[in-house]
Amino acid sequence: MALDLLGERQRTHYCGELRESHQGQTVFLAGWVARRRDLGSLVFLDLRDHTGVTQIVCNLEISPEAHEKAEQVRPEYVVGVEGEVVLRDPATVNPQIPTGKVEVQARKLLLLNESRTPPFPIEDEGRMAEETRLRYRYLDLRRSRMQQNIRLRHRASLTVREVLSRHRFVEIETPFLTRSTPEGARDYLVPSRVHHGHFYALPQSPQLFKQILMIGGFDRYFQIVRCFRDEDLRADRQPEFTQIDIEMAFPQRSVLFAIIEELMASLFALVDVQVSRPFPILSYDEAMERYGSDKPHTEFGLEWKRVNLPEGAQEKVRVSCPLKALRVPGWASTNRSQIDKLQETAQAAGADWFSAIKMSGAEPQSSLVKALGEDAVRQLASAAGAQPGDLVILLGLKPGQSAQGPQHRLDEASSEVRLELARKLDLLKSGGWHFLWVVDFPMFDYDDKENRFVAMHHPFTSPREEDLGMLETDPGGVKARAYDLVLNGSEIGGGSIRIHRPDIQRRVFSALGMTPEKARERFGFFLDALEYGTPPHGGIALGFDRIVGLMAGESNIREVIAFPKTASAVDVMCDAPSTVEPEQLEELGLEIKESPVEG
RNA sequence: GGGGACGUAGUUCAGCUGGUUAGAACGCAUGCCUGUCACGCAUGAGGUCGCGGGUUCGAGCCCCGUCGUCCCCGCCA
Repeated sequence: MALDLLGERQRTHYCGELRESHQGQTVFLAGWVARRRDLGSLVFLDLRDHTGVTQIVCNLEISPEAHEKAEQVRPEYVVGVEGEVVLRDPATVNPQIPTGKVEVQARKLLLLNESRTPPFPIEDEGRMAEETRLRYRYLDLRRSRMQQNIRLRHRASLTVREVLSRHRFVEIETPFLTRSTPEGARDYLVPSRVHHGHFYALPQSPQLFKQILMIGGFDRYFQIVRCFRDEDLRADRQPEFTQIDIEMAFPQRSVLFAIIEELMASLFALVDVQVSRPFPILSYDEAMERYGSDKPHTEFGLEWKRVNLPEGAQEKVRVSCPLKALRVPGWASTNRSQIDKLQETAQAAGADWFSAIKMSGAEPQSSLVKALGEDAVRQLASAAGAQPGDLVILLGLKPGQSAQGPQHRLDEASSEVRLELARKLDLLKSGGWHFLWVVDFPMFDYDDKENRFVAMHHPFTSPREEDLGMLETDPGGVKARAYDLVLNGSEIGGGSIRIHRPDIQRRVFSALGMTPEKARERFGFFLDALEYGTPPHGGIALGFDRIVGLMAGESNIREVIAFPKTASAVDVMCDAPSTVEPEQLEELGLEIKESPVEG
């Protein structure tokens, strides 16, 4: 097929722009053919770009050349059209598209490029196998959903730069080829050609660099930066993802929170969401107690309370006190199978003991009545705040399970039960935007497998000043000056006030079971830097993909990433990862260990 | 590493209790058509039922294994 050259022609309008006011103008449009409707000596083309669609008429009587070419055109061919904007006959107006009152009468049709038949329709927004979409991502990107999402992402990054620059933050790039830090996530490694046996690591986050920038006198830093973690994927996790990384010197938590809240308000204004400020602040302990989660969805009530079995009842029921109790308003009429499902959920998530009380009518209904008597059960229910017509759910642990681990299991179960109830009661759809700060995280988590404390956030997080004395005596009780930002039950950011004093940094390393030698080996450069006048500093990292995903109403961050990877970390479009030439391995001093052949 | 769902035409999917030649819609090709806009009409092409093995007279369907995709747990300082 003979193709035409674009030559000197320039697009005068986008395909979604023409209106009645353009009547009579000669225009030049360019784009992709979305559809062709061939009526013989009259051919209609729907010409598409990211702004919309304009109908092109190719009439044999008006331009035989244009009509001839229109006959050859197929979907996704790239064409340019020169012609006149004409009003459509009122009977043929298409009210479904913004350009529906006009059409372009083609004088010249330029065939700029052909296209193979696409494997899936571009116009149809129907569901499509993920793998097919990713394999032909260039076609998927043409679809309006991806056009909107990726362009929203662009506007979001502009907003980030605008808001933070206004607050005198400076965008500074940090290295991608850096040093492996064994704590935390698995690193992606890059072998060095110059130094055989040595590896760079791609950063899990620019944590140490941004702290060093504080030491270096850039008192307010930010970066929209790619981070890499070689861990298993999820709907909200990609092996490479983007953070809005922020750090400031001489920080007051309240100042940082206000800036981040302003940033969030500006971002969500892009999708016409008004964010109410300031965001509520909840301590970690309270979040776990009331919601069983450190990232609670606070849109709906359903809060847990601690209740104790009445005196004398403890011997009759094999459960440790206090219990966790949840009042479900007006749900006394629910059926057995619903309660059984909740019990299943609770026990799968780690609760040892489950019971329910129906407050229907005068007498409470519960399997506990037999063991405890009506009065005791009524007492329990009223401790949980139950009113007539309510259901009360009780969760507990086996007797003697008061340690941190089992309590954590109980919290986990209470969170799962709560979320399942919210789904059953259809409480998740109100469309609200509930931001929340969760603060005062524990400094350390006990790792049962490694038999030592590990940093809950990271080892550069400052303990609360009032807890410093407990670093050596009761590490489990030390709270960190760390905070997470939560939106509708999903964690969209986290940060902390950092340690700026070398003596405290040494004590934290030691609490983590790291010898001074080991600390020096891993973080020597950073410990050195800390010795040279480090200002108090702190910051936060926000999950940019997650935020844009929420703004776009997407439940999977792949929908806001142009070229994402599958759940097994494969790029199916370019087929990465791949094997490499033996010469490349040779140059790097690497040898591949063959995987053992299965007998 | 573990659990669940899925894998049939280019795409989305149907395919009963294992039984003749595996179907539909959309898309695609060819022809006709001057007011269509999900154009219409006519004709036609298009299948390694993911892959390998097994059971059976006979497997898209049953069994075992394997690969891939999605979701979840573990993991993600």
